[in-house]
Amino acid sequence: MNQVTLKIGELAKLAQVSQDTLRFYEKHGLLRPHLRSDAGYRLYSEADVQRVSFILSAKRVGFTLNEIAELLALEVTKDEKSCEDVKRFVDAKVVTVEQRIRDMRRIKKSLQALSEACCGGAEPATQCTILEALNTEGPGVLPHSGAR
Amino acid sequence: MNQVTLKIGELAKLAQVSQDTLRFYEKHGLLRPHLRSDAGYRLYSEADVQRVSFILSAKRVGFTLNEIAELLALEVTKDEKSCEDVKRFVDAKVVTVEQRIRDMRRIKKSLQALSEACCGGAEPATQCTILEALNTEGPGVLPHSGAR
DNA sequence: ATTGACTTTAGACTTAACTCTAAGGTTTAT
DNA sequence: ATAAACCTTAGAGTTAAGTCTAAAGTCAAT
Repeated sequence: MNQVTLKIGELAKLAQVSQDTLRFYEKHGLLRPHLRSDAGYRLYSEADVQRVSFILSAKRVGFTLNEIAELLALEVTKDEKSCEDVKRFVDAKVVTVEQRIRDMRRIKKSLQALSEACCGGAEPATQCTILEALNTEGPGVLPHSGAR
Repeated sequence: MNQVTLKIGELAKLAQVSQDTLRFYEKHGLLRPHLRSDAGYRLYSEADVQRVSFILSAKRVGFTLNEIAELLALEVTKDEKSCEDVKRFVDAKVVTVEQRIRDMRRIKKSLQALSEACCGGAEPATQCTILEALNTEGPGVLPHSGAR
């Protein structure tokens, strides 16, 4: 179990973000290297790599850095109360994520419909925009509940 | 088949966005009401409602307005060439969407793990942050391929 | 012992996506 | 016929999330 330590340039390369971005995340409390070298260089551990990975996944799917910071800050202590609080917060986020997965599926379907229905056959293609492709699938979804 | 027409305030309310946002989308070519009243009021149709709905779904899952504009601008004409182009572009987007769905699932899993594993049992909760919950699940995912 | 490739900070700048303000025209209800 | 509640434009301001610059310290190789 050797402790991996990466300097900022190495982590940046690994995660495919800029060094500035990593420092920016640090400034905003999302990522803190636990070690500094004698010269003051940031030294990142394996856990830090995980953390960056999580931040980037969450970002890709539309969470803001503030939301991500909240998620990362969550900790269940032995305290009953904190457990309840966390559960409530997290369960709400799960609902959000489920909504977004539905959004994704909807978009994926319409992309596929556009690609297949419009290009596939040589039929008189009347349905040739993404919205027309979409229309033939389920109805549009405007905020009925649980939107942000 | 009566043509629904909504004024900007009505559409804004329905879609739960501001009127400014709708005008902003128009200025950036994402949404154009096909009709104006004599006084110059924007009049939106059912198709416009669909369009807003699509824009908002796509935004929620992390597409930028530019990307969304590109998607909405896609049209397959009878031209073979346009078909090929569209297919290539769209298929790439489908890959992106699939990646994001995986991101979502990963995040959902870690949220659930946090909620259940940490709060559920009265065991000596050692795993009580989202990252620790995540660690017990699959490995982290850093950009190996197809990241943006 | 100095060159080149790293790292540090602070702070200015940029871009996307709104959001607000001002100054005015229109429609509806009384 | 006038007030309240809509709508119009142009343009300024805001927020999030970087991105860049400058001035300087550090490390590895020749």
